[in-house]
Amino acid sequence: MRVLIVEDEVRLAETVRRGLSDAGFVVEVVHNGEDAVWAATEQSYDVIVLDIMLPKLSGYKVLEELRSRSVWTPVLMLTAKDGEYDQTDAFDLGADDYLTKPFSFLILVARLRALIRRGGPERPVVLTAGDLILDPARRRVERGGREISMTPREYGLLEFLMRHRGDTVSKTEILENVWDPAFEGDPNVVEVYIRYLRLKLDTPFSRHAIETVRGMGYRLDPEGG
Amino acid sequence: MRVLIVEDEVRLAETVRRGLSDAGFVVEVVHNGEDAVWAATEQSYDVIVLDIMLPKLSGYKVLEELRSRSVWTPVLMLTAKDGEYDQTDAFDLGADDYLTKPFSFLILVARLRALIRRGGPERPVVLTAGDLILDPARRRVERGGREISMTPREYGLLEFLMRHRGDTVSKTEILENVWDPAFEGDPNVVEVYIRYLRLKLDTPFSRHAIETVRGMGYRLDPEGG
DNA sequence: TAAGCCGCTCAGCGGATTCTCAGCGGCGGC
DNA sequence: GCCGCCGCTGAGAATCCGCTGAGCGGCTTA
Repeated sequence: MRVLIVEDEVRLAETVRRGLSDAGFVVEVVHNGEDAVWAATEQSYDVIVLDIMLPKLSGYKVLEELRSRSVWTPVLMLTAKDGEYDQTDAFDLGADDYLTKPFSFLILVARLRALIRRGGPERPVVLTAGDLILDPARRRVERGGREISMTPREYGLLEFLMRHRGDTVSKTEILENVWDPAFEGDPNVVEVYIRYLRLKLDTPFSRHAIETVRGMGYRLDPEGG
Repeated sequence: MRVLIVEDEVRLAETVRRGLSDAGFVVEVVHNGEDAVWAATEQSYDVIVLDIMLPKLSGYKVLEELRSRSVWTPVLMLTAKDGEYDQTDAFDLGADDYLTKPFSFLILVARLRALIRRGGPERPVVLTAGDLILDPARRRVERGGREISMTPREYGLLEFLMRHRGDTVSKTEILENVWDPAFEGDPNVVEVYIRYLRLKLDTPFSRHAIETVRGMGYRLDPEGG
């Protein structure tokens, strides 16, 4: 159980460090935001205790930076009751739990255990091709920051293409995987749906992500066109 | 001061019930794990006394289930000295305190009082989506500062959506998690209950928190609509 | 016992989605 | 440059899907 403590008050940090050690955690302490980002990125922790008031980089910035770097370790934030940021903020910022100072040490341990038990927010599996982003969990597609709505069939086709981005896939393969293995109808459907995708994904952005490979099938440009 | 006793030995349960009643607690007794989960989820208690050896569902499973359902009522666990689980485990499993059988009744009362005293801050995590707030511990929902009353089913559905806010969840997933894993009926119930939620949460506030993802399911806007 | 709430079912409506079809047009081979 | 294949396109028909209002039965409360 590895814990990273980010706390600038040296005495508090030391108290917590000793307590958590006794509770069986392996503890690392850093005293400012920059070190926190560095440590959390380079090392792997089960949970991070993050003070919100920090020199150099506020806890809130640290969290933002970590998430943007795809570090999904659960974070418990320490907030001051009367501080600039309150509890609501802590959650909005993506903290997984928070405690208001002063806090009971037993509670800290309990919360940390709870966080570790339930694990971090799952690492999002997102498919990308240039600025084209598909998030299977949310079933959302966006390009250039703009969300694009998809019908189920369109979405299925796009997901398939993105999972094979860079490869040329034949209409038959597409029909078998996106439609039905036993699909009987006209392969022209695929052409029709490719067109729908192009109208939504390429035309409005003057791009050309979906290429036609004559006689072969289609190919999604990994760079997004 | 409401206490839930989970204890399968009827005589012991009855003794404890009477004793705690005399000490001024309002006491409810169940005799197996399944009833315990149900009671603790449906009702609100200040503390739960949980025997670890139980028919149907062990105390350890009960605790796990409760925490996973966001019931954060403090739990005092009763362990047998020579049992399969010992004291160390009790804490690791998330119990807030434990007593080894046989125990002194006075000590039980003292510990319960202590647990209830520090009970408040133990409760973590309120789920939010914009100005929509759901407090699992109290089974309360409010929007824009106004409390919104919910039937159990409505509440269950909303909690599920909020735990997955941002994600698209299918009607099947919903049925399995909010209704019953073995639910057989018409998925249309979900549509109906989505409607109820919208009538309570969205319509009166001219918002649009619950989105329909055609062909897929529903999505709760993390921003609240 | 009556009234009310709750969970659930049902059937009809209307919009969204899927798929077919037929004509067009461009690319590539000769 | 011409021909034929292949893919593109626009329109329209059929189907699917979610929404809604009504209603029923069971359980609780007065």
